[in-house]
Amino acid sequence: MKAKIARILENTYEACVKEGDLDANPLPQYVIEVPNRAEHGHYAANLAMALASIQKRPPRKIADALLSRLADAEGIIERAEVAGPGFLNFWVRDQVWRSFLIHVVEEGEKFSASTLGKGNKILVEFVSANPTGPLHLGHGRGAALGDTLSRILEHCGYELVREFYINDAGRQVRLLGESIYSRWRQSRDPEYPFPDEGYHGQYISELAQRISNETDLESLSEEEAIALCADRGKEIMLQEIREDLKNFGVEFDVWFSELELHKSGLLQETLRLLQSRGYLYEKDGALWIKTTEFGDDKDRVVRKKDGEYTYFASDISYHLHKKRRGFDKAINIWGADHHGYVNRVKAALEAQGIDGQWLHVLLIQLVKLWKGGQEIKMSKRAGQYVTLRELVEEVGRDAVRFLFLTKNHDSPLDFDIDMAKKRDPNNPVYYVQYAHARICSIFRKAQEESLALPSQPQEVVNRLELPQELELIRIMAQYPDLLEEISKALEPHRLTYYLTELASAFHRYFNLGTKDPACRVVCQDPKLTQARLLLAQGARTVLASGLGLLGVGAPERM
RNA sequence: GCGCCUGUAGCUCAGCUGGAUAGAGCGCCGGGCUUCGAACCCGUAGGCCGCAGGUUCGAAUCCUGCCAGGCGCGCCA
Repeated sequence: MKAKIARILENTYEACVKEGDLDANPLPQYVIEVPNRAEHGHYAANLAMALASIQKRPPRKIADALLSRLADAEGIIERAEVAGPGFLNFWVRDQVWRSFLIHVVEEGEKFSASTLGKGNKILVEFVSANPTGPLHLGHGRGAALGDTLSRILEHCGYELVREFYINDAGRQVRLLGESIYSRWRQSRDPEYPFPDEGYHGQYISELAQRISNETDLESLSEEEAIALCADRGKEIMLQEIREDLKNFGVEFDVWFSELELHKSGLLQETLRLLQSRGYLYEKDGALWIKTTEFGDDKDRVVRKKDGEYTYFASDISYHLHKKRRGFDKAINIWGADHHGYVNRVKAALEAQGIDGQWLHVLLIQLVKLWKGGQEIKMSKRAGQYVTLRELVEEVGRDAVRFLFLTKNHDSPLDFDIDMAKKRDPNNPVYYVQYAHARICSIFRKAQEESLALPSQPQEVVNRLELPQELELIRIMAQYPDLLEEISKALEPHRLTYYLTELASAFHRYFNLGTKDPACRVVCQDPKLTQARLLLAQGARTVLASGLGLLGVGAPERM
């Protein structure tokens, strides 16, 4: 709907220029918004204010000029006015809203599909947890964010790939093997040392148990046994990670192995490329990359004195590979503790002639867990933390996914388990789901009375006249615009707020019927009932679509 | 010390990317079910948008400097 208003404004501007009311200049950046206050119209535009400095005239004068030549070819505007410092406020005709509702019902969930991303390929890399331990809450937040963002981008027409980068090459996998092996040895020799930086946690002992059941570790040398523990441990953990994510509603298109990067020779090739561009040099026996030439604080080591490549070297190569795969944009979702990394990866990309803007890194801040009014402290080193699996088992997938998206990713998130488990208004996920279930209940009631959606909606839709009914349609009309804005700003949390608002408008409308039976959806008048069923169906469509994009269920009963 | 993030109602957070009288949920206080689901609705109270400057028609939003909190500053991954 915003696009329609924009077209009117553009045509109006051209008309004003043509008639000599305004000087010929390119259209400036301006905003069309849904005002907070109803008396400011259905839509408001700040075009006249944006033009003021260019045209060197007061904004209200410009607004008056625009208004006098309003180019509303389709005839959708009921009323327009100049207000405040120079806003153009628009009221759209009721008939237009009613037609929009029919459009929603006829198209179903695809009514909000967009061509914004047509022909654009995006890679979203998220979670990317080391296969050395179970997923924790931070991974869960990243999973919810990455998956919902992916779903929204796909909905807006982008060609999208979800990718999980597996850090299976470095020392940490070796350490996993040593930790498992040590626990196995300790089961018969309690004095056997545990590695200094080893992985703690119950799961290590469980892995030791499982692997020693599969294989006769006694028959292997220590070195062979550790290698086997590392290999199997990694495999099993990866399998668990996949399962956890699947249960969380998240599936990846590509599982990209760091080890493959080494094996395929891609890593060496990347370094040769950098070498030929003159960005590598030797110092103190190590190989360095000149990231300082691209804004990094200091140069970074890519190959250590001992000949091993750094994690950073893999990452440079990995991101170059992403670029080569033809993506127009890469989005990475990282924990905030990796923020120091952003500049150096971008610097390395620029060293290879790639614009750093190509890579978008979303940093997610910490998740704190609260229970019984107390923070549950987590320590990865001590192996004490709540896993994603435990949280999902305790509070349910829907609540976890929804609540992880009620805050901007760069703001820390306090997750209150007691609140999340409540099936009451403290919990916004049930508030939204309840609206959906309520609508389903209305349709069950209608069916009992042999009433259904009209076959000729045009003939009854004019019966929607209550302000609350038209308001509900207007909120539905914001949905496609919102999804496009989310796609541009990469801010999926806005969807949860929108759905809460939509649910609220529906509950408000529904409650009219508790005071006045004439306001019920299923009422005495069959035509009016049909019209209201259209409205309910539209609201249900948007709620189901939005919940679907969040990866949250849209229940018919609760 | 340097870098990134955060600071908005008692609490947890939004604030459409610079717009009009700053919003929501919870909590407090008060009201609403005899037929579509009360897991709901309606109302009251509650604000130096961390502080101080600056930019302009206009700032919670942009810039500078402080203050407070979180995270990060390895030839670890």
